[in-house]
Amino acid sequence: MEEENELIALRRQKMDALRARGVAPFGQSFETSGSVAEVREKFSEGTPLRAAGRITAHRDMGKSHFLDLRDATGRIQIYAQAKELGPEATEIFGLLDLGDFIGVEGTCFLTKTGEPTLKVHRFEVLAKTLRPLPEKWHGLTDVEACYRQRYLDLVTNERSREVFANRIAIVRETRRFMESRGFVEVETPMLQTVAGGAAAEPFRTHHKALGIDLYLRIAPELYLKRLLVGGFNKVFEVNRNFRNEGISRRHNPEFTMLEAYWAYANFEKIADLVEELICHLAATIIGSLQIEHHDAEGKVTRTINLTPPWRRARYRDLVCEVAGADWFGLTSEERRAQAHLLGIEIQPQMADYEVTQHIFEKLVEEKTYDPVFVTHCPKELVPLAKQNAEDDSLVDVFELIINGQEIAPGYTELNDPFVQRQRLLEQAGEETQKIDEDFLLALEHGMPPAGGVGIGIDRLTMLLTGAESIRDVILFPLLKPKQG
RNA sequence: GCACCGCUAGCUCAAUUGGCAGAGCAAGUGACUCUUAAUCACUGGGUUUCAGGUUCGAUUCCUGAGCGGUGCACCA
Repeated sequence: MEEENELIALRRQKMDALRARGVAPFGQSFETSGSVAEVREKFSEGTPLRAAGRITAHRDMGKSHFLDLRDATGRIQIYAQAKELGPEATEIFGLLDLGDFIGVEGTCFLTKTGEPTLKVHRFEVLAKTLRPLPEKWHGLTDVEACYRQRYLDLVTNERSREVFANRIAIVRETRRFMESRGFVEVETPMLQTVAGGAAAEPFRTHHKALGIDLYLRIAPELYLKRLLVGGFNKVFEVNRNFRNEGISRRHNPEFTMLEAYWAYANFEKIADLVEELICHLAATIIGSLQIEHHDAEGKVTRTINLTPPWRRARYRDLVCEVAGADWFGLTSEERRAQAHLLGIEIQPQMADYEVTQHIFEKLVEEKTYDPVFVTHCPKELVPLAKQNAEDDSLVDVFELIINGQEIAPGYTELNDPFVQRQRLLEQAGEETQKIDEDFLLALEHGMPPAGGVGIGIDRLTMLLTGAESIRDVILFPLLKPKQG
């Protein structure tokens, strides 16, 4: 990492020159009037204010200089004059570079173009930067560099700052909303002896003192349900799940999930809750229920309409809409032929319900942008939900689809310990060590009927911010380390 | 895991059929007291991701590797 080039060498020399003048290149605390955005809010001509940030532009007019000072909240122009600073400070000023952190004390004034500006009386060097910033106009565009060096992306790209500000707001507003509905936030184990609650491949680790293998959780579900057994009526958790599977535009090995359980409710009440939550987030954070996605040139590529009430449709009806009204009357062979006609590739070993599911994914899910709650799914697809009282081939669940993706599955939760054991056994097959006996024991002590839901916060953020890749909404997505 | 594509200065991008590797920003020097992608003049800056190969000559063609992107596969 000892790369040395002309640019870095020069900055080192400036750092040394600062030291030679008795200026610490990496300074101490600095009292400010607030963040850059707050300084702008407090701006009033003639008022003295103090601001700190990075220098991101320098317009040198000879005896006077205009600089942009920037932090994550915004930008403010500062104005420095040799006459005002005096000869000593002017010399130190000359040792500053783009990217350096400085703190300034100055008086508010408006330039003749009306730009709010701080006229600098005094400044302090807070941190010298040894490496140059990316180009000021295009910013950092190399996607790999944006992910590996997110700080540079954040410093130079307004769009990236906006996406992450929105993500932060989504998580904050989600917590507020859930609490306002009487849900309490809890923390359940990340390290689990049995990785339950989903059918994903877990990450494995080891506890030395106990001498046992542990798993990073793939879902918090079975612990949140234990809390229903313990008498909590409304619980939620917003935290990370870990799945040891492929990485793609829609998958990161660690991702954030809101999971919530509501005693005495069912999937329909949960659907209402989810609809209200997402509309609340869109209205308060994006400012509209019409979510526009744009391409690189800024043209609108898609508008998602979140105006409630959202469509609720049965799985069966949605499949018939795309595959023909008689789909479920067809024989196994006829269905495969029909799928082929529709341009869907079917592997010969697929079961009939998988053929239907494949049709559903390709022709319904991937083409559905406005929200749809898909209800009455076949039980094979969702083994942990309660069966429908009238038709036991169906389960009482919804799959919420927006933006061509599954955003949230919601269930009426299974609380019969016998049926639950049987389902878990079917799912585990030979691998009985995968059965969470402690959870089944809890169920035998009685879990109230309940509704539950999991919402992928990353995908929800993609939907609301128009990001095309999950890596664009995760500050530090997992990448292979660079070698050499 | 498979397929296709990409990798050139700190950053953003050029380089015709294989023929001296260029520009803008950033940097350095100089000019300029209201600029805001400031402007003007001059200057420096390269192991073309890496390792091989073909060739008089490779950023360019071939083989392999690394990392990334997209799609497929995987994924309740």
